[in-house]
Amino acid sequence: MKPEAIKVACSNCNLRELCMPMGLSENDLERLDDLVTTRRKVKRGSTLFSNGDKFISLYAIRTGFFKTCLASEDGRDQVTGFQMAGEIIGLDGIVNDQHSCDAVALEDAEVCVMPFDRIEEISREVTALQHHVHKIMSREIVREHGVMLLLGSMRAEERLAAFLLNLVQRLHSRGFSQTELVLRMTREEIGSYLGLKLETVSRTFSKFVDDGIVEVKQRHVKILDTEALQRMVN
Amino acid sequence: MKPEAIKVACSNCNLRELCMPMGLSENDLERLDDLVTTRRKVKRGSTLFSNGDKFISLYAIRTGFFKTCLASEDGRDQVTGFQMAGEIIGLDGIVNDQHSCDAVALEDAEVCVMPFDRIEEISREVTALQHHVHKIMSREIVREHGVMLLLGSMRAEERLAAFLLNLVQRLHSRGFSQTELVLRMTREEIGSYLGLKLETVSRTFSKFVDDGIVEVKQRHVKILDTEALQRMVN
DNA sequence: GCTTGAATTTGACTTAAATCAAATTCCAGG
DNA sequence: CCTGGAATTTGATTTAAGTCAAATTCAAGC
Repeated sequence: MKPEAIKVACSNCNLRELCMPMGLSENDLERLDDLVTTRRKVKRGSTLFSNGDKFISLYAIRTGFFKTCLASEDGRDQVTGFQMAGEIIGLDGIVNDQHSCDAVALEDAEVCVMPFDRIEEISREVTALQHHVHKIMSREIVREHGVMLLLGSMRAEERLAAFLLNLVQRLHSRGFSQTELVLRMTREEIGSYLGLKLETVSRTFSKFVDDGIVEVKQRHVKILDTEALQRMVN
Repeated sequence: MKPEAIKVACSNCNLRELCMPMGLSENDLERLDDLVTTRRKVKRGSTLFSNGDKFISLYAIRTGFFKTCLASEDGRDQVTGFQMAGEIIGLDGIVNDQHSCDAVALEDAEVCVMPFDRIEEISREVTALQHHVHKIMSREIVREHGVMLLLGSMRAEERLAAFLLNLVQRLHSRGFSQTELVLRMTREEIGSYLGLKLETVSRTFSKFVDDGIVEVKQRHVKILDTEALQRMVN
């Protein structure tokens, strides 16, 4: 079978245990297969959607890595999240029928385009999908609660520790190492997410290295002492 | 008609323009009337739900004022939001079938209890409700983005200005003054929400008073110069 | 393989907010 | 009406992170 003959379908996607089809029965899965109308490739550095764009679809990340960020008028910039394969992006657009942040690919990426009216339509018939969509949105709300705790009450070291642990945990559940990771974002982007300046992020990395907690070579990070990071966070 | 004879129904609730029934047709509204099974009174200082509680229902606030807060194990505490009449509370519980924060009444309150399985059931039939639920969740996500921007990149004065503007704006859309408000929460709770210590909140209030931007008598705040606050935020 | 601009690190210094402390004001309940 | 504990304000001092600056490393494109 030629590669392009493979049907764009959730039912034979290797991310189905993480992504939209999670928890759906074989039967329901078939109903889902006409949810994804198209795939879209996004080059590193370009945006999947921007603040103000009309909201039409949610996107499931197949490959690649994104950041979402809010740009306030006075040039302030806040990274609101980093998203990887299997995660759903675009939920911010539902309220006002337009996106309220930018989604930028930090490496070449491919997403599944899921028109939202189609999601709502299928949700009405497939209870499991309906519930799953609710869970995805609730999960995002809870994630953001965690970020608020981090930004509101943690010190620089605690923030970076929490950030690293969160990243490896998510990577690990995608089959990657529990201790090694490659950062897809700059120190400045990490800083923006964590409410720190890039110099502070850099210094904090250096401190972790001095303390023997991590090894850092550029964007390659090896965690030597996971427990030390966990103690810091909690 | 005796007061207790008034049917507990969205269709004759004076909050219907803000709350769950928003945007529903007369016809759909009837379907909504068996959504609210009961009302529940919550005394000032007591909790509507706590971290770890089984998630069963969303709650629509009829009267009163709530805070939601996250308590991390080491005693750190983060207020994640303040909620008033017409707002929906409990969305955090959907992902894991249990609540992940505490909802505490800051004044005597009454809420409409809406079993979530019932919401999902009616959503499948009433498209407008389905869409509205999605909007409510998306709105919460977008609100939290704003809080992240605030916590991540604003200075104390900007945070307090944004906080005050947000409160009066929400109060105004409920028919209250655009310039006067009564704070339902302590300086410490404001501080927790804004990522500041209570002394900083107090000092910042004092500075606003010195600058002639607001009048503050205890928890009574009168905004004298809304534009000054807006300039600060943006 | 060079080159050049971007990203990162590190140092010196400043600053906004935290911390510690004390005084004052305010209610809620007797 | 009085009283005691909580909430708030204000002052003095400390500190974590920001700012500014310079050196170094890296990686993408020629």
